[in-house]
Amino acid sequence: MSKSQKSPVTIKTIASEMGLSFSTVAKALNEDPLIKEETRARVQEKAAEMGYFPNVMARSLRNNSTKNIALIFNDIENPSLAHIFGRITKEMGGHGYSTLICDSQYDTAVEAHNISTVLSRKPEAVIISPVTSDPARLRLLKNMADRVIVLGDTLDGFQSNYVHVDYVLGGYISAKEMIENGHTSNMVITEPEYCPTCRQFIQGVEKAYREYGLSLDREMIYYCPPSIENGRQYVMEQYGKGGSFTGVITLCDALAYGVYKAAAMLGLTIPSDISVIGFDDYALSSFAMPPLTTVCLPTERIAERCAEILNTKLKGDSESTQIFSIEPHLVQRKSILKQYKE
Amino acid sequence: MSKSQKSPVTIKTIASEMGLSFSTVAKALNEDPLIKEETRARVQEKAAEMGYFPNVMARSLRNNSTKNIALIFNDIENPSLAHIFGRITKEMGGHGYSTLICDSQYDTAVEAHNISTVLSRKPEAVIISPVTSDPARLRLLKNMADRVIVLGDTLDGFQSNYVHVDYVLGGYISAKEMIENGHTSNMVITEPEYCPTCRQFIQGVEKAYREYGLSLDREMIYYCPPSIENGRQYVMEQYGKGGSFTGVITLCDALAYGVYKAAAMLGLTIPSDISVIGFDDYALSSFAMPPLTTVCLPTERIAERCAEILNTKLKGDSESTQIFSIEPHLVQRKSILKQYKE
DNA sequence: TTGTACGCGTTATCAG
DNA sequence: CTGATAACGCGTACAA
Repeated sequence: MSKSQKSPVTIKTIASEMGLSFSTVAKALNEDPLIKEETRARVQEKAAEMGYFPNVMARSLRNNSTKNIALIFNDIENPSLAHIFGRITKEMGGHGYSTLICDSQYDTAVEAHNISTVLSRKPEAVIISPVTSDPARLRLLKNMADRVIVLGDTLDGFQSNYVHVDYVLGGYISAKEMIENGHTSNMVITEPEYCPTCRQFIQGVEKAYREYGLSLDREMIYYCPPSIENGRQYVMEQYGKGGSFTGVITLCDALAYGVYKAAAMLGLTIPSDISVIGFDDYALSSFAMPPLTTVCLPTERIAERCAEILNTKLKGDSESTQIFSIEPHLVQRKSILKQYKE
Repeated sequence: MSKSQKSPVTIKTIASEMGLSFSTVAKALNEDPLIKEETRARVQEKAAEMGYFPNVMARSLRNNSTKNIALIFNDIENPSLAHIFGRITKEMGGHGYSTLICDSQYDTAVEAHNISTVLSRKPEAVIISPVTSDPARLRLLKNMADRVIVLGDTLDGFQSNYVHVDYVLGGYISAKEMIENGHTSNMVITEPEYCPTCRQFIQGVEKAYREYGLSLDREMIYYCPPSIENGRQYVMEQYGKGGSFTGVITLCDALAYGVYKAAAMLGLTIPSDISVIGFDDYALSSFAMPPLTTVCLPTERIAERCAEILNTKLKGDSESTQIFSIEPHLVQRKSILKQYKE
């Protein structure tokens, strides 16, 4: 759709401007010791003056190394993911890598599109937090599976590097905390149903319920892309229907804040009227009113593991794949009311 | 440092595999009507099967259009910036553009490095929130200034597109709110001094002080990259020195939360012991304890303006530059104590 | 309908 | 020390 590039300054431009052959210029710019000191200096000066920058596309084409790493995240505005990719860009930027970012917006079609876009860019590694649970949808990544890092759940049938987060445990912890505080009738608000992490989470919740001889009412589970607005909406909807619940279990702090918002609009108080538990533990969640009880996703460790895998991969060392597992943990604060047994 | 690319499937690979010439394959893949329907179908099928993806590098080289847009932000974990670039990636992703991200970490050296990296990628547009106030440091971008969007303050001597945010007004609003509530002795915590936005902000604060016949104590101004930790540290430091202040004016909600944290650690209460005003208005700031009074940076409008400029630019329409100005506004909540006049 | 030749900006190899 | 040339993968005139 566009041409632009007013002044594509290339080694050839410089060469003709200086009456040299372009290959001399190339060598001068690459500090080739064969080039006379004085020539080199002159060329470099001229290049700087003309605003020359090597064309990485051409270079990549030539030596088949793009220095690109791609991230495909399902919501880059999520502070936890933002923190992870922030860490990664900083780390990789230092090593001369550029970071390509895509946001799948919890939409499998967008995700598919992102995968294609990214693959056309021939990245040397891809980090993806997949929206889909279907490994077939990642088949396009199979050619480079050993340089892919999957965040979240492990996908059977897709052999790759994983930084696996135990969402079953996460769901279990959440539900258990609610139940132990006396909340046996809870709403659950999670990600879209097709997300791998969602399934795991629900599984964990059900496990906790079973242990206490309770059963999870399917009607009380809501699936949606995590956002404050979605959390607010579902709580108000359920409340409007006269649904009886004392607790809300969420798969994201953003959803938990939606509960806060709904409570404010309904004139209710947290936790005395509604208890809520989040997931992720945003940096700001300890400052909330009341401080949000949540399950902490250890983003620091996730980022470290990613960096670790990237470093071994990009050195070209191994063809094998690595799997790390990470456990979330409970952070007790003040958003759950302790109810006494009846 | 790496080669990789186990199976670089190219049109040639496909061609030889099928006993066709590579240009036939190329045309088939590009839906060229000259190619027999059946051949095209066969080729496309084979390509999909082999996991072929066009090499965008090569294509860019050929037709001089990279479909890249680059963002250079000083802190991508800042939720406000995250929101802006989220909006932009989504918008541009739909139009076939990829987004390259860099984080300058409030460091001018890193920023310079980022600019070089990005320019080597020949992006069709660059959006930058500059760390430096010195237009000379952006000279490398001059060759494509008409396709650069600068966020924040306008820089004299660098003609480009601007989405200018009136930080003078922001600083003025902040200080005025503090003063009008009876706080005449305040700490100020801002970005590093060399940041353009910082200077503007301080200027605004001073303007408000002057209007009320007060003068701003330079010793009470702290410069640092905005983070919760930095905010906490400076407040505790100042408090430890026995500094007398009742309010803290900050240039970022993150810094304000640092004040919250310091207060908690010192056993003080906000706002009765310390009043504080933020800047940015994170989505979560209304949920804080107490809800954070802050100056709202209208990220939605900023993102829209950026998109608007990008759209006209990338259509190749104009060579001219556009300037938009955006005004922040006060959001009164509960983190400032109303003091009665003595 | 299919194949050939050339150029995009680099780097690398080989001659001068 | 410097210059010429091939190749990377793709697109497109032009020839077959």
